[in-house]
Amino acid sequence: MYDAPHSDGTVGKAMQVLDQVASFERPVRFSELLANSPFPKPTLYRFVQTLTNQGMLAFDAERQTYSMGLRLVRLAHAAWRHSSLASVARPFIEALAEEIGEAIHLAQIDNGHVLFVDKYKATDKFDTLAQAGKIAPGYCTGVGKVILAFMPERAQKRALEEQSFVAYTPNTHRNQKTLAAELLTIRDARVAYDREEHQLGIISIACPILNGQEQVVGALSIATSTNRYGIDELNKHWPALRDTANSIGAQAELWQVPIWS
Amino acid sequence: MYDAPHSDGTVGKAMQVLDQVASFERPVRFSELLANSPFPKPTLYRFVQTLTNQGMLAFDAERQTYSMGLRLVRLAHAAWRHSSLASVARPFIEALAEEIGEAIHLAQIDNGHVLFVDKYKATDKFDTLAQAGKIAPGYCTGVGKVILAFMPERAQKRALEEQSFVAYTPNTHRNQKTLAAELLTIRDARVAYDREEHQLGIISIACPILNGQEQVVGALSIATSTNRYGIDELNKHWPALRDTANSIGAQAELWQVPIWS
DNA sequence: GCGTTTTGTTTCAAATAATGAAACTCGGTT
DNA sequence: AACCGAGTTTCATTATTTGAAACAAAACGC
Repeated sequence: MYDAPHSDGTVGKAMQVLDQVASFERPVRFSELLANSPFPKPTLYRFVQTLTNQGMLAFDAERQTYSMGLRLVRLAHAAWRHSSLASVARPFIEALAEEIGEAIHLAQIDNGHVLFVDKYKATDKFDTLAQAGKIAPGYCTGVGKVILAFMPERAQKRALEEQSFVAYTPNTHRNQKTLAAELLTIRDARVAYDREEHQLGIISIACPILNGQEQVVGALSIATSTNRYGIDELNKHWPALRDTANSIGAQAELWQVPIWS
Repeated sequence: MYDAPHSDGTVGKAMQVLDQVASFERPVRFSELLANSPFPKPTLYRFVQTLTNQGMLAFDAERQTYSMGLRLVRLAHAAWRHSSLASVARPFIEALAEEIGEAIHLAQIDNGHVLFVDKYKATDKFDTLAQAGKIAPGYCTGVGKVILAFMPERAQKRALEEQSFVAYTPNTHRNQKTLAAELLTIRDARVAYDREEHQLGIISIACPILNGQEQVVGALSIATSTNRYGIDELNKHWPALRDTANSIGAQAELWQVPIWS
């Protein structure tokens, strides 16, 4: 679930604890953490103490619970501005969304996960931290599949092994084989579709964002509900989506966007 | 600058490095970090390596620079949702902003810094990560001063010592003495004003957000430009601002209840 | 109330991981 | 070909982390 057994010394272990707290998605007691922790009690205890001192976790003394600390918000602000495509992509996304009137998602890859870094809905406008930072599976989303399709072979292989293949809907890929086959098609067509694979009623079309060396730096998608559109109608927006993705890629080149990992 | 309260072992040092990278506000080379680092070369080198492995930093191999990693965005998502006032406050802020038509800021305190956790502008609507996570000085902003004024004495004293008293404008407080005097007034009046103390042309009115035990949990402000309004006009919105702040405080009290396990 | 269990905290010797002076590699420069 | 600076590795020393066990403090049962 919260992976990172990449034994990186004490710091790595502490980060693992951070992930664990995040994975609960709610304030959590020490004993709950302990129950699913690889660490013995005093060790976990000290990690949690240290992280709380550091503002990476927050402790609610009244309820005796830990949650994620505000220092992360401060640090993420910098991450979002300087390592994410979002700041570069915003004007392009805005223009596209106004033209099309559907929700636009911008995603990047973070250690095998698809990380949504921005979202624009013509009605809500940008709705960032509520959406940005969300993670989604790679194997059953438009942005996820298109990023996987364009990943360098070695990274793709590793990422494929990490996919869980939970069957969210009848359309969800259930194993590496069928997914890998689709990825080839996607790479060829330079476009991916999510046909209600993650959530029934939701479909999307996604294009890769590539830099000058044909490396994926992210993906852009238009999502809609099957009530309003089918894949065919969505497909009409493909040229606009592709052009926007290309513009973002070109712009990212000039800026300093770190590549994949 | 990036302060180290009291060495929290290896993890604390690593977090210090994270802060240092963030403080550059741009991709940074190893040697630049080394130049302002308390750590010897190999030690810093390993920290940076570990943090990069962990996705807390991102390394751009081409430019040989480090920036903040995307893992932080993922983690901050959880922080924002579960430890910040923002999720509770959103509906209230939205209503207030629509009524008033000026920018509303929501701030919390993070280890002596004023941390903006949300911002709503009637024209842009929510504009989160671009603004959330920003830090501002406490001594020269409306939200900052009102939070300082309501802090418990001990914490206030420590926070006051940490203020830098940079003179951003002619109106900026230049030392603890004048600031401390104003804080008393603010505490009494339950409202603070920023009279172009941080930026010329920008003024604001701020109210504390208090919980049931009269502890500050944050602050809410209306900001505007001197082109449009003076302090007097801003003051007309005071009742609405105060009521909204109180509602948020009351709601924050009830919240944090783990939602049916 | 009074034992009992659960949960959170501290101790301390042993095990481990972090440390940093020095040495090395690799580009680029003179 | 010697030099320089940035980045990387080595390795003996040192300091930190580790976790079994013991302890404290609530929460529970009766």
